Amino acid sequence: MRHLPQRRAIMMKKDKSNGFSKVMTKPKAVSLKELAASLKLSPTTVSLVLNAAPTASSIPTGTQDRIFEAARNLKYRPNHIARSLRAQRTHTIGVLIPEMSEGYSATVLSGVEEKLLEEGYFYFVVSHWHREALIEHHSRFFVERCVEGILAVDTPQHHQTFLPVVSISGHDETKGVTNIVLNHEQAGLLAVEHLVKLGHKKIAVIKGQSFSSDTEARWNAIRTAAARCSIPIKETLVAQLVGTNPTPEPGYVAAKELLAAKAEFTALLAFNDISAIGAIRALNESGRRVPEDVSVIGFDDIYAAEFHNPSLTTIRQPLKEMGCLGAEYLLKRIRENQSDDFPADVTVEPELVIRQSTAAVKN
Amino acid sequence: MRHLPQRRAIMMKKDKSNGFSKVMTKPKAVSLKELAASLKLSPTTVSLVLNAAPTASSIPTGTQDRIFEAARNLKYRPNHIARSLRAQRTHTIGVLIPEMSEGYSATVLSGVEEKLLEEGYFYFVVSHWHREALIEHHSRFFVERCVEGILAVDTPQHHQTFLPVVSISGHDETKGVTNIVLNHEQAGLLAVEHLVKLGHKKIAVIKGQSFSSDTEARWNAIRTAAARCSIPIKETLVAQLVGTNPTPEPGYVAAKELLAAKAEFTALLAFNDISAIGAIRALNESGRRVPEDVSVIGFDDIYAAEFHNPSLTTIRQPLKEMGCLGAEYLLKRIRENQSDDFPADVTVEPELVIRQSTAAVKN
DNA sequence: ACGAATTAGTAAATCGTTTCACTAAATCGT
DNA sequence: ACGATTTAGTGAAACGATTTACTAATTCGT
Repeated sequence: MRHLPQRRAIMMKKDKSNGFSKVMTKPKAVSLKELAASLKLSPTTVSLVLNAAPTASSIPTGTQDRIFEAARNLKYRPNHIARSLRAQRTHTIGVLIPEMSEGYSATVLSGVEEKLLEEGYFYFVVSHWHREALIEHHSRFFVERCVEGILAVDTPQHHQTFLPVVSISGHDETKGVTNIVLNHEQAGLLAVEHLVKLGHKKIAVIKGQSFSSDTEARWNAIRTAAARCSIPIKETLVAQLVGTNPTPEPGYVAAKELLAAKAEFTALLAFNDISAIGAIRALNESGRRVPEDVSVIGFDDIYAAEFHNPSLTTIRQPLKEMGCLGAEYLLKRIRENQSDDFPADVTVEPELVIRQSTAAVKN
Repeated sequence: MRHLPQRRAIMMKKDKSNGFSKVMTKPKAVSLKELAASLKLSPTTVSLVLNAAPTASSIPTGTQDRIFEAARNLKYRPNHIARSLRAQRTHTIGVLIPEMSEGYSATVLSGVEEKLLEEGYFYFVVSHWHREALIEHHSRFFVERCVEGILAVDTPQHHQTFLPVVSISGHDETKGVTNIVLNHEQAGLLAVEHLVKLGHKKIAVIKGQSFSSDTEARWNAIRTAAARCSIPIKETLVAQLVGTNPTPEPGYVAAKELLAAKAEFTALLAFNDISAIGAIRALNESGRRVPEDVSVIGFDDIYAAEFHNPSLTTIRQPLKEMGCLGAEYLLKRIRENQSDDFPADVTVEPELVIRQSTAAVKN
C-alpha cells in the first residue's frame, strides 16, 4: 500500500510535467523589446533593420546580421496587431456574401483569396442572407475591425461608408464604387442565339429572385436579345425564383409553375445553373426529357454544371476571375485612394459552354 | 533644380484638394479621446461607462446618459485593433481548409460562421491545397495575426503551435487537439448494410485520396462492415481517388479503372458524393444504368446529392453541425485554456439517406 | 587641423484602448 | 463632529510596434 501512492505520485508528476509541456508552457511570442534586449540594442535599431528601413543603411552589416540571426533564433514575428495600430493599416479586407453556397460564392471567394494572399492581405467573410439589417450590421463591424476596404459579392444597395468598396455582380450605383460585372447583353445574346440556332421559338424564362442583383440585368438582356431575334418572350412563359433557399428547389418550383400554366415551350432559360438543375428535375417529373423534349440552358457554369446529368449547357461567368479582379481593384483603390479616376465598371465576358442539356428542336 | 521641388509641391496640393473633396472627407472615425474631450470627461470615465465596468457604478446616471448619447451622436465605435492590443484578445480565429469550392468546405464553414458570429468572433480562412508547406506558412501567419485558436477542416497532421486547435475530420493525433469526427464505423455499417439488404454481393469501393484525412477511417469502416456481413471486399474491386482536383473528375477516373479491370460488381461505394457523381458518369458512359445495373452510394450529402440525376443515396455527415461543433469546442478551449480535460474526440452520427441511386440487385 | 558629413545608434512620442492606483469632495453612522 | 465610506471621477502605465528627432563618435575634405 505504501508503494502504491508513491508510484501514483510519481506517475502524477510525470503526467503533470507531461501535460504541462503539452498544454503549453505558453511560449509567449517574443516581442521586439525582448529581442532588442537580448541583443543589447534598442528596439528602434532592431525595428529599422528588420524592416529594411532606409535609415538602417548606416547600421553595419555585422550588426544587421546579428539582428537577423537573433530574430531567427528567437523566432521573432512582429505582432501584427501592434503594427496595425501604429501604422493604421490592417492589411485586412471584409467580404460580404449572401451565403456560403457551394457554387457561386465559394468560387468567387477562391479567386479573392488567391489574389489577397498574394498581396499579403487577409479577409473576413460574412453572410448576410439577403437581409438588409445584416448587411448594415456587418459593415459596421468591418469598420470597427479596421478593414481597409469592403468587397461586396452579389450584394445590392450597399450602405454608404467611407471605405473603398468594390462590388462583384452588385450593380451598385453609388458613386465611387467599382463594379465587376458580366457583359450581360452579350450573355443574353449568346444564350438566346444558341437556342434560336437550334430552332427554338417558344422559349420560357426563369427570372432570378427579386433581391438578386443580377436579376434585372439578365432579364433585360434576355428580353432584348429575344426581341432582336424576333422571338419575343411571352408573358405566360416567364416565372420567377422565390425565396432564399440556395438549393435547386426554387428552380424546381418555378418550372412547375411554368408547366402548370400549360403554355407550350421547347426551351427554358434558367436564371442560373442551380435553378436549371431544379427545373430539369421538374421537367423530368412531368414526363419531359431534357434535351429531347425541352432544352435547358443555365448561367454561371458552376462545378456541378459539367457533371450533372444531363450536363448543362450554360453561359459561363468567369467567377474565380471576377473574384480576382474584385480583389485587385479593391487593393488598387486602397493603395491609391487619393486619386479619383477609378472605373465605375469593369466588365468581364461570358462564354457559351455547350453541353448536353440543349438540342435541336423536334419538328 | 531648385524650382522642381516647389512646382511639385504646388501640383501636389492641387491634386490633394481635388482628391480630398471627392474621396469624401474621410470622416475619420472618432476616438475615445475625442469623445471624452467633447464631454469634458476623461477617457477613463467614458471607457468605464461604455463598457459597463463594475467601477462605473459610482458614475451617476445623468453622466452615464450623457456619455451614451454623445457616443451615439458621434457614432463612436471602439477601435478593435487598439482594444485587441491592450486586452491581448483579438476575437478572431483562423480556419484552415483544403480549398474553397466544393460542397464540403463551404457547408462546414457556414456552420463555423454561424457559431462564431453568434459569439462575436470573426475568422480568417485560408486554403492550403493539401500542401504541407502552405499549412505551415499559414499557421505562422495566424500566430502573427494573433488569432486565438485554429480550426483545421479536413486537414491532417497539423504542425504544433501553442494555440488551441480543433480539427474537423482531421484525425489529428496530436495531444491536446480536439477532433470532431463522424462515427465512421456506424457510417460504414449503414452503407454496407443498405447494399446488402438490397441483395448486393459484389461491391466495389472507391477509396479517398491518400492525403484526405477521412480516407483511412472510412476504408477501415467499410472493410470491417463488409467482413461482418460476410461480403469481403475483393482487392480487384477497389480503386482510389488520385489528384487534388476538387471536381467529380477523380471519381470518374477511378470508376473507369474499375470498369477496365473487368471484375463484375453490382454496387459501388464511393468515397464521397462528388466522386459518386463522377463515377455515375463513367458508368453511364460504359452503358450501365444507375441504379438498374449498378447501385451507387455516396458520402456526405452535399447539396448536389439531392438534385443530381439520379438523386444520390448517401451517408449523410452533418457538415454544418460539425462546423458549429468545431467552433463551439474551439471557443470553449479558448475560454478555459487553463483546464486540461477537453475531449480528444467529439463524435457525430451519420445518417443513411436513401434516394434513387441504389436499388435491389437484379436476379 | 577644423568644420562638415557620415556612422551607429538611442529616447520618446504615437496609434486607441483598458485598467490600476489614486484623489477630492460629499455623505453617513454614531 | 469626526472618521469611514461612498461618490465621482482622474492620471498614467500598459499593449507592441513604428518613426521622428535627436546625440555622440568617427571619418573626410581641404
